[in-house]
Formats: sequence, structure tokens, C-alpha cells
Amino acid sequence: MSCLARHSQTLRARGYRMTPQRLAILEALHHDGHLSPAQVYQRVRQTGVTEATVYRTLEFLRANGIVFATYGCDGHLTYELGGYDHHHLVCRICGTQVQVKQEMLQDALNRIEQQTGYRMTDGHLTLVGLCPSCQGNSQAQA
Amino acid sequence: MSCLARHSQTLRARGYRMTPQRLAILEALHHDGHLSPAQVYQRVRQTGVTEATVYRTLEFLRANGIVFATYGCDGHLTYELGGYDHHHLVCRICGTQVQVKQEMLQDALNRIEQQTGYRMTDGHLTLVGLCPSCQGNSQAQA
DNA sequence: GCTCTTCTTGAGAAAAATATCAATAAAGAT
DNA sequence: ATCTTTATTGATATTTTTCTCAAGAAGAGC
Ligand SMILES: [Mn+2]
Ligand SMILES: [Mn+2]
Ligand SMILES: [Zn+2]
Ligand SMILES: [Zn+2]
Repeated sequence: MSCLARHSQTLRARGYRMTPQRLAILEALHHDGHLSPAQVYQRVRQTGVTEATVYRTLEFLRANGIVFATYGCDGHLTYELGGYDHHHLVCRICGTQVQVKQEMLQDALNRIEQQTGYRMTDGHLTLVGLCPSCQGNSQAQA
Repeated sequence: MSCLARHSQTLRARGYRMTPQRLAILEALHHDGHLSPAQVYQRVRQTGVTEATVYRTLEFLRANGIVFATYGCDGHLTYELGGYDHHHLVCRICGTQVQVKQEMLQDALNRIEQQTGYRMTDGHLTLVGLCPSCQGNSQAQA
């Protein structure tokens, strides 16, 4: 079954619907990866989707576990389709990002699950640190 | 040396200044812990500090490592004074938070440092998961 | 003291994000 | 098919956050 068909099923099982607007937004994310709400709107406005609907839909899809939200460089949200395990490591100063493989965190997340009772299966965490080129920056030390 | 005196020194060493506005905002955070920008403004407006200045100053203090920023589940920022090592684990559905001790992540962060070259000394990461009471929620499964 | 430079702020404009509400569309029941 | 209920959207209003810019304040150098 295709990715989008599966998402439709997921929504319907919860009493929600896969609408043309939601489909257009999912396809934009499928095609282009990490996008801000404004960038999503640019790609779907031709289909008549409203700006407010873009915000609403992205939040809706995020709360339903279908898309992931990441706070990027500038402190703004970006969205991407879920489905593969990776995490983000973003520099506190300049915002440069690298990906972190799931294996790197697996043991720690298991321990956290045991101790807190939370389930850490969502993936796609956003970690903050200092990238190599910003470590000499005067703002690096608190 | 007091906490605030040390922060003043830190800023001055970088060519910045400890102003009455910054002091008022730091004192609000010192007194009340995790606060949103709006909550900070409520506590300092009597001193004449502008709303725009609150946003500016919080971002300034964050970039200088003096305060920490946490994204809650509602996607809104909250700020708190830095200085002790802990992380946040927030539920994707309901936003309930628990703290995670530094030890739980130490090994993983060391590995990430080695592999990426990033420095993970900032502490105060925000992890996302599903709290026990939301694990039965229909929105829990993607 | 004065001059020069940089930092900082408030005021206001602008942009981004959210909330309200009535109209529409879909699904379910009879 | 008709009726009923709920979900969804666009339009609009509102709130939140960011930006611009000129004025004011602090520090460095003289
Ligand atoms: Mn990602
Ligand atoms: Mn904290
Ligand atoms: Zn950097
Ligand atoms: Zn929860």
C-alpha cells in the first residue's frame, strides 16, 4: 500500500478525512523534504489552499504522527514527512544542522523509557549543541 | 560571586552590557523558573520594559548561553535560567513534561560529540515522546 | 572635558501565527 | 433519499513575534 493511502486509512480510523488540501500539503512535503509553513503555502496556493489552512493542517498532521516538526536555524518550525528514524543536531549559534542516526541514541532512549514510562518511539528529536566552527565563538562559553 | 554579577562579567567580556532591562528580565526568570515571553513581560512591564525588548533580550541571553529555551508541545518557547544540567521530556500529545538527568544521556552525547564534532555541553535538551497516559490515545500510533 | 564608536532601546510598522465563526462537505442513521 | 451530526474550510479578526530606524546611553580614546 502506498504511503499516502496508508495515511488516509490512519486518519479515517480516527474519524478524520483525507481532503484535497491535506493531500496537497502531504505531496508538497513528500517532494521537498523539510519545509516551513510559508514554503508549503508557496507550493500549494495554486490549488486554492488558504494560508491558515496550511498552518492548521501541518499542526494536525504533526499531532497525528504523520509529519515531524523541527525547529530549524532561525528558530522557526519546519515540517517533513515521518517514516524514517533520524534526529537533528542544530548549532546553538549559527543553526547549522547535521543528522544523527537512531543507533547513536538507542541505548539512552531505552533507559529513559524504563525510568520515565514515556515511549520514545517517535524519533526525530532535535538536539542542540555547538558546531565545530562556532566553538571558538565568544558566545560559545556561558 | 553572585550569579547575576557573573553574568554581567560574561557580557562585558564580550563587549555587551548588563542593562536595567536585562537585569529585570533575569530577575523575573530567577524568581519564577520556566516562563513564556508573555509571562516575562507581565513581570517586567511595570519597570517600563517594552514587549519587543523582552523578545530581543530573551533571544540575546539565550544566544549567550545565560538562559535556556525549551519548546513545549504547543510549539511555544519558554525560558529559564541556565546553570544546572537537566533535560526535558515532553509528551507529543498533551505536553506534560518530566525532567531527565544528565547521566541518562551522557554516553550518547559523548558518542555524538566524537562522530559529529559538535560540542554537546549546553545541556537542557528537549526530547519528545508519549507520556504513560497518552499511550492509549488514538493519535499515539502513526 | 570632548569626540567617536558601538551598543541598546522604544516606538511603530510589518510579518507570522492563531483564533473565531459561518458556510460547506462528508459521513452515518433512519 | 432525507435527515442529522460532525468534520473541514475560507474569510476575517486577533494575537504574537519580528523588523526598522532614529534617539539615547555607555564606553574608548584623546
Ligand atoms: Mn528530519
Ligand atoms: Mn529546564
Ligand atoms: Zn555553529
Ligand atoms: Zn501525554
